[in-house]
Amino acid sequence: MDIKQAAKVMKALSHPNRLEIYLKIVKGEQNDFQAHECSVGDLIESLKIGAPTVSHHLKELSNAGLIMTERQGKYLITKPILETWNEVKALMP
Amino acid sequence: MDIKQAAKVMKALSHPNRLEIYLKIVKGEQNDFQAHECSVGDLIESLKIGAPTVSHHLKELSNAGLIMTERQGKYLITKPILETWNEVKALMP
DNA sequence: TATACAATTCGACAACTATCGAATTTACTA
DNA sequence: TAGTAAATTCGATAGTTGTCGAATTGTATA
Repeated sequence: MDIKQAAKVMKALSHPNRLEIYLKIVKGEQNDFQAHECSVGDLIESLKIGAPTVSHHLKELSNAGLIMTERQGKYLITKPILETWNEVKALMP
Repeated sequence: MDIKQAAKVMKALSHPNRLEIYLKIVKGEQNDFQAHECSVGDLIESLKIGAPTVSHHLKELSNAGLIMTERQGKYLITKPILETWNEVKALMP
């Protein structure tokens, strides 16, 4: 992981709503979450922002390599890619 | 450290030049650097950006609580505040 | 098949930001 | 006290982005 890429990851986490989404996804995985527990709809509910915005944020997190998304029926499954954050940590003090 | 503040720290580190400046300052401290080794002028030299921009970036890092700056004669002393990054790490996976 | 629900895409807009050149301040020194 | 060098401030500009409403796509089910 070089500086440029690390900065991209930081950027993905540099907005409060997006950081909260990421942490929810990480926590969801720890708790062995079910399919709908971290869907777009649930994030809309808990963050009070619109569906288009949540979609946008998820794509940003995805582009930064922080999460994976997969459609399962009507809903969207989200999973953290913890390795990415670990690589950032390795670069930092 | 709450999510909002952590996002602010991430934002300060979300630009490649600023992340590089921060890492240089951290590394400088580890190497027991002398006064002028991490001055604005040196950062201009190694990053190829203008003095006003470096000044701006240093202020951003300072506002986020990531570094301290102190004028020493003609030059500027910079020091990392490692505790801030540690608190971000504590919030993250 | 038609309806309802979940999510994405599109277009737009206001707010923010990285950068620079010019001017200014601060501090050393000849 | 000039003159020089380091750093900051100011004003401007081009580019980015978070958000929304409207329209669209995808999926399940009555």
